Amino acid sequence: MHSPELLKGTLQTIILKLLADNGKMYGYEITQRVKELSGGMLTLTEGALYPTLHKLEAEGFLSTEKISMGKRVRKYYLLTPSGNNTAAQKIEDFEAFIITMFKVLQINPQFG
Amino acid sequence: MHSPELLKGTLQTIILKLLADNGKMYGYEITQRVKELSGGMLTLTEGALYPTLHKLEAEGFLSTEKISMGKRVRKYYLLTPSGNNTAAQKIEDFEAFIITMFKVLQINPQFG
DNA sequence: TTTAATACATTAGAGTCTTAGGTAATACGA
DNA sequence: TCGTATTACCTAAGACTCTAATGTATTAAA
Repeated sequence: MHSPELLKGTLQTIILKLLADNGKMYGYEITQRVKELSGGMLTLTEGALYPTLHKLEAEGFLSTEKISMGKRVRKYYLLTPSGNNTAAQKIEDFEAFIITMFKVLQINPQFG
Repeated sequence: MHSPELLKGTLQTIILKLLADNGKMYGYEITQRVKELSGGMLTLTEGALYPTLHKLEAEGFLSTEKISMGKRVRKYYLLTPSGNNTAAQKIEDFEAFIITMFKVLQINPQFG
């Protein structure tokens, strides 16, 4: 992003929503999907991604499955029931945040 | 806010836009205006506000005027020409950020 | 007269990121 | 086959931005 500081606080929301939509994904796959969906505007760094995945797992929002691909091991992440609720909540929070920001900045949403 | 971490990186944008709209404002006034515009959803803390104002001034985006109100001194902030450009740029960045986030989260904007 | 509101400010510490680095398997072109 | 890019995981140091707490002082209101 041009303004990487705006991204702060949105990483958990992005991860949880992608997993809610896709069932299960592994770390590298998440970085590629984000790049693709954003049209190259947004690139997740691994130094941010992996600690966040581990934190979400430690908090009980994600569980993992290790799948061997030949000699390489992929680590898939999937939402727990608690993670599912949190995903929905984070999206609501994000939408509320945007509405509030539009009010404060007094700009009216124009998309399309 | 419910999700204060979402606010990170937006404070400069908020300050610059308010000054662009209102000509000049002092710190406390900015906190009150934000509270009012957001319907109480967003409260700027002084520990964030004042260092940010000082930083924007040091970067040449803001200039100041001290006005005596009896024994008390108010410090008004106003945009420099450079600050004016930056304000416009920050708003553009914010809008681009939102559009990107909608793409990544695959939610379609519904307002009203 | 004492509490709330106005008005400025700083500091310690928390949280989230970037940058940089490390390891290793697999795919592909020259 | 040899080097490079890509795939795939990971950690650590440091930067940056915020919150919470604290400090000072004036003015308004109960």
